[in-house]
Amino acid sequence: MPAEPKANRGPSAGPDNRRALIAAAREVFGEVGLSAPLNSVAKRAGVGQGSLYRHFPDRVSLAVAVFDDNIGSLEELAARPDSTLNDLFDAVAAQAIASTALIDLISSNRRDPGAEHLATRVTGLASILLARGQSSGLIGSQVETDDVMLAIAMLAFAISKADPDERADIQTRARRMFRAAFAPV
Amino acid sequence: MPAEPKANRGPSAGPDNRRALIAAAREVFGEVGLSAPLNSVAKRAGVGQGSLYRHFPDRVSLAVAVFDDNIGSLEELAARPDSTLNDLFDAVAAQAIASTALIDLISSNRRDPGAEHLATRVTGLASILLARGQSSGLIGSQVETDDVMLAIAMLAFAISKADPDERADIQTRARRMFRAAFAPV
DNA sequence: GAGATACCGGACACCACTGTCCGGTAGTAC
DNA sequence: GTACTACCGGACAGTGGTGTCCGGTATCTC
Repeated sequence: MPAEPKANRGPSAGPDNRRALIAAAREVFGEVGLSAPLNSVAKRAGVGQGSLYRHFPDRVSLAVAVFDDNIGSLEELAARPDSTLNDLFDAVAAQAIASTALIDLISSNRRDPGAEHLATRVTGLASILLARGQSSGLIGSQVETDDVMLAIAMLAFAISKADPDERADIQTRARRMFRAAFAPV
Repeated sequence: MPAEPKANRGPSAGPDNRRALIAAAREVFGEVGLSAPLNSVAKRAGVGQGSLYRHFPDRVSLAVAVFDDNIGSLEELAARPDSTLNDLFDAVAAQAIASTALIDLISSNRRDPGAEHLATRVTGLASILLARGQSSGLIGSQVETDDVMLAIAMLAFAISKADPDERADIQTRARRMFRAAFAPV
């Protein structure tokens, strides 16, 4: 029995399919990495390849949709008035541990408008939290936003490339190093 | 004219071919990255695919051969009695700028014995130079070899993923940050 | 000079992924 | 109930890269 003709929900399954694809992509990218076959995303979503490419013409646009709300949760964090730069580092580290794919997306598609936009949003957060830290005297005035972004990028790379069981240790060491580097003079 | 039958140097061209392959691979990996088609390496070396796979059964063994003497030059550096940890950072940065491939090799083949060996050699250097810096009072006693290795890895990642015209700036910032982080308390 | 040997080069078969295309089906209008 | 529309799913052809296999050639031996 060669797989009896699947139910076809006809028109107006659009939004459902889109959501299913994003959810499936989040799982698959998390497990396999950003270069996972898009095939397997469609399969996991229970959706045809056609629908996948109809909603997301290429891998990057799918990935951007997936990670849009990752960045969103960072923005929520920064919106809380008592959050600090250290919190941002920890949140980024947590996301890098959960899925390497966001880092890969941003680092290898710096030319893509969608991915670029995600990175820009993070920069905004960094600059807000940096200003907050400096005005409260926790962060040295010599520190610039680019320093913070470099630190975030370095941390994310290191974690995403490491063996899973080394990640906690890396996070600890990196936290210590950046604290020293960003301390007031 | 379908490319007249190439000259065939017969037996005993072995070492020549091997050297040509390594040189070609260094160029190609430098230009295209570690994932360059092995095909193109053979072509650049003016050698058949057969010979390539005869000398190097897989991509990693070729890359290890290429980068073996990159590490060698780091070892020479460390052997000079007046060299410091900062020199090592700069040398690593220079290599990352010259070719992203060494970083990719070490970071995505941590299981491969050949690649692992390269990484181990670097760790040895870091620990020597760290001890030297600490005994001369330039480096804080709280710093461990793993911290240095993390710093090296982070620097290398950041540089290898960045746009070429951002690399100098990254190097500068990273140097400043690590200097602060490793300073004596 | 002839035969044997060892090694070379590149054609080719294989594989995995991408992205398109079209027959089919649920929903909608009348 | 019927005809129409919009969208779905998956088959399939195209593409790019890997690694093997074998006919061919230079060197060596006698």
